[in-house]
Amino acid sequence: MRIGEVAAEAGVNRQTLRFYEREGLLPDPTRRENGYREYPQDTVALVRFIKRAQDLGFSLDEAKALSELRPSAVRDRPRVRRVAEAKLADVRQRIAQLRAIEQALAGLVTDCCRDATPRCAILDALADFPIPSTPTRRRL
Amino acid sequence: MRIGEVAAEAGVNRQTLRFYEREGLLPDPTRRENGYREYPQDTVALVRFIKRAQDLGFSLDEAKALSELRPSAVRDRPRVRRVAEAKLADVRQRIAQLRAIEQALAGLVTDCCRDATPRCAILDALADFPIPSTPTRRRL
DNA sequence: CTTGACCTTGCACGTAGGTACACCGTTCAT
DNA sequence: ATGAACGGTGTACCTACGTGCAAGGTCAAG
Repeated sequence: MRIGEVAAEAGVNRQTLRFYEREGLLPDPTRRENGYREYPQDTVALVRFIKRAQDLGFSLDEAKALSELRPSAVRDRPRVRRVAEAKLADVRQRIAQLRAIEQALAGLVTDCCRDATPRCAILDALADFPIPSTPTRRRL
Repeated sequence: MRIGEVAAEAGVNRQTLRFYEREGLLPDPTRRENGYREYPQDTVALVRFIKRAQDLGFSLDEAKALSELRPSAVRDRPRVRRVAEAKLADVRQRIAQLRAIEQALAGLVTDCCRDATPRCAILDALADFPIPSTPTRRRL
């Protein structure tokens, strides 16, 4: 596939694909004789994956780390296991936090017409913030 | 509380608080006679909330919309309901997507030491991307 | 054989979300 | 009464993630 087709099917623009290539998120594609990039079909799925991961709050670097867990990209199985475990813990924590928000929002939707809501369900949903001695924050 | 205390307790720097103030995420605090900002205690919780929301992939604008669902901020109950419903759908979709990733990662962790993984569990986890006729993407 | 839709590279620019710096005033402990 | 630690404003700068634009090459249709 040429770059325009991949871009159209993945819903991004062509510049973005070249940008991802420079950043190492996409493998350097083979070139036709005229210099045009020639992409394998599964590039579309990879690009969509990256976009999804971003929507879920992963940075491009994290999306890259995730995408490198693909079997085709695997070289070092212990490393894959470590990365996967770390990401798994991360993902589970996100799910838990989103669930807290979900509960709060669901509560708001069902009883937003009744008064007497003394505390803030939305703030409460995320109130269990562990105060970091060294403030570590993702995506600094 | 003065700005430094709030910043320390919320784990952000002072500039960030002033930035949030300019952006309308934090209400303009009252001032002491010397011009120093005087924050109410719950500012800390609000700032932590914003940071959490960001970690979960919400933009500052979205975090603001969420934080405005606080009872203390409520003026227009039908609007709150609409916003809460929209966010709720959004949050549920995110949870579903994260669960797909969770499954894929959990699978990787348990059988990463066995070979014969013909397909990519990670890519498969997000393969059900609905191809948008008009490519709409959050946080464009 | 030209026109338009593709493709190439390189570089400049834009937005979100901060972060640092300069320069100044205030407060407080020694 | 002086220096550190804090506060104020304004402006410039930074990173992540693209987006646009110029200047040019390729190719298929008319």
